[in-house]
Amino acid sequence: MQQVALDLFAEQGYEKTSLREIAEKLDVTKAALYYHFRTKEDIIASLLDDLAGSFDEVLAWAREQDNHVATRQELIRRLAKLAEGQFGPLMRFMQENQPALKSFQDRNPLSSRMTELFTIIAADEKDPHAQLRARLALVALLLGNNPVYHAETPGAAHADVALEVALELVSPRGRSAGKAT
Amino acid sequence: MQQVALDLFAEQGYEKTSLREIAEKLDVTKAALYYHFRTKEDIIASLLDDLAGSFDEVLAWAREQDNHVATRQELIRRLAKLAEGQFGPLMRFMQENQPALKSFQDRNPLSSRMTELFTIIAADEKDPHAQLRARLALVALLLGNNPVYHAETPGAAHADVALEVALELVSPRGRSAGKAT
Amino acid sequence: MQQVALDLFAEQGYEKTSLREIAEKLDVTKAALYYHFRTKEDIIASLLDDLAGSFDEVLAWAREQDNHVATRQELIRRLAKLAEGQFGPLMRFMQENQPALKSFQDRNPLSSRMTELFTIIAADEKDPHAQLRARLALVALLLGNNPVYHAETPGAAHADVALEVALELVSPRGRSAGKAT
Amino acid sequence: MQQVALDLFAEQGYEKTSLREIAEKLDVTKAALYYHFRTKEDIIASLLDDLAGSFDEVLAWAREQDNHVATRQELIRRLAKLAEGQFGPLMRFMQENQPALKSFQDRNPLSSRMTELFTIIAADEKDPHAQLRARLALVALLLGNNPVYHAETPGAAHADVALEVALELVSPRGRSAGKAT
DNA sequence: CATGAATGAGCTTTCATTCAT
DNA sequence: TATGAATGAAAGCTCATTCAT
Repeated sequence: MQQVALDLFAEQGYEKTSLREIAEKLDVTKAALYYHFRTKEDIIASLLDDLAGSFDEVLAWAREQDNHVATRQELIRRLAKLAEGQFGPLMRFMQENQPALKSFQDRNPLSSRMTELFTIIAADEKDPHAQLRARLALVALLLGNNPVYHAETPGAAHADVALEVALELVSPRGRSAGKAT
Repeated sequence: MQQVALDLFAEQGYEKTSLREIAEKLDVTKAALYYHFRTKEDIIASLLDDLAGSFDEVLAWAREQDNHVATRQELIRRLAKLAEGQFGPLMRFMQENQPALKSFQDRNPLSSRMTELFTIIAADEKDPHAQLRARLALVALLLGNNPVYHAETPGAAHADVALEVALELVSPRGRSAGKAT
Repeated sequence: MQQVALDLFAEQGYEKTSLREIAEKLDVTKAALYYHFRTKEDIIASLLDDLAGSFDEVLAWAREQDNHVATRQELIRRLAKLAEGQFGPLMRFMQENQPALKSFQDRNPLSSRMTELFTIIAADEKDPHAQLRARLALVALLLGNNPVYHAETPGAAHADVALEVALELVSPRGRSAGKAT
Repeated sequence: MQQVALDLFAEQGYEKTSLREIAEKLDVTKAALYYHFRTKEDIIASLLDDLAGSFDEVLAWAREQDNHVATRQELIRRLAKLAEGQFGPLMRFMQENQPALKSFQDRNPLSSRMTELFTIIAADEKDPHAQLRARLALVALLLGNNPVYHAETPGAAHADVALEVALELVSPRGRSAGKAT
């Protein structure tokens, strides 16, 4: 169910996807959905919870390390794995449906984790440049793995490109960013 | 009308903003809106048309130049002006409400212009790294000028930060990006 | 104006034709229509008034005659002229948009005239057969002159066919109906 | 539901009858109607489908017979049964709301059946007189059974009158049409 | 004579949600 | 577990009509 719902949310957007559509694609009735999820928002919530779990793993690892360049680079690599894998669509959905998530506000389990993530990637610096670059690194992973742009440059190793650009953004300028993968 | 509508669209999202709300805020009836705009989508369309006009100016200038680093940097500076100014909210709206714009598809006057813009910024290179960086440069301008993040680091010169990071992204690596403004 | 309105009413129906459409086809504004007609119903009313005038002429003539078969046949011939001519569309409109006319009720200047007409055609008989035939004679004129059915049998002298069938309906059975025209 | 809707459609016309009215008369909400019918047009469509079924029975019988006078007369008798019975209101509705049905166009299951019916009644003749008479025979059944005209001549056996006039129209001229029923 | 701008009422339709079975 | 039937609320939109200019 979550998968089907996410597919539709990602394709058409949260607001434009009705429970009727989801139910029809699943060949069940709307009421059946309500047996599993208390509200429409709950469907997203459950998806976000899964992602939050993966973020927690990454964060737990990161907290154990000293915050070196290498640590941050490895952090980016782990996030890249998520963005390339099953969580890509969900993460892209989050980027493209921000108003829908705004109504979650504090119940969104991702907010705090994202904040912590960016702090680590920004090397705990208060420098707003670093903070902006941290955010952009994540956007790079999302845009770079977005199948929509694949048609334009077919055959390219999109995931690698995305990762390399993201690594640049978190690495000291004027130096090599290290090899991807 | 366009301004009020944009304010609400930007604040709550396109789908969550009803014509009733817009009308109420304007102290007119829904029917009055329909006198000026044939559909809800038309309201956005008229906003996008304005933005398309500004893009055209920038593009017209860019086409006249040889595509040097300096040209691209100046291009970014001009885009930054747009993102800092009256078009910031609209550009952010576009980024955050992509599903709503998807239904526009080919009628969206921005699509082709954005494509051309990215091509120029990517220095006509086929290299996907450059293309991704071009897109990220624009995102940098949008994120950096987003008032939502200003609360976190008050007092900073956000617009300058955004511009500097954007310039880095379009400048040859390993060198300074030049001073902003 | 009346002509354009009638064209649209006849083509799309009264309810499905908006004043906006009429105004657009006339290249004026809706408000301009309201200068000439107090309401939408008034437009029909003015059309019906014209038709009522023609009916009055026919009725005035009929009242002067003795009610013989020949009189009634001539009456039908005069009605046929109306149905073939400029009033055809209006009469067909009346037949096909009865609910729209129902709201006129007593203000419809045609009601009383039609009743009198049918009474004369039915030869003042109380016999319900004759009354039904009288009504059918008029329907024959309308159906027979309806361009919609012309495509099916092109080239036929539709008006003559309609008239002949109508004449049969008002003539004594078992006898010839007399030559048309 | 269909019955209540038809009652209102027949009384006030299709366009002037809102779903709110139908729902109120049924003591349910508008949304309940939409659970059973996908659109307002669908309500009529379902009614027409029922009538089409009855037409099919009549047509199936007619196709098995040789096309004699007696066949056509029996055909008219069977149609009379429909017009006197539950389908009378619907058939009258069709006659009086033709613009509403025009938007159905090809989805109207009655169009083709009516055409075949008229062809049979017209004895397969190309003679436009016969074709017009065939149509008028049906109109006779509708007008003759229309309760609106009953007030004028109370007590009469309207159904019989209608049938007799209809039979005349499909029988060779100059002869008796045979006794009704 | 005619328009631009607006309105109030109403429409068809859709949606998330509920609940007895 | 799931469904069929229904609901309340609201949405986008259209219409006939008005009126100051």
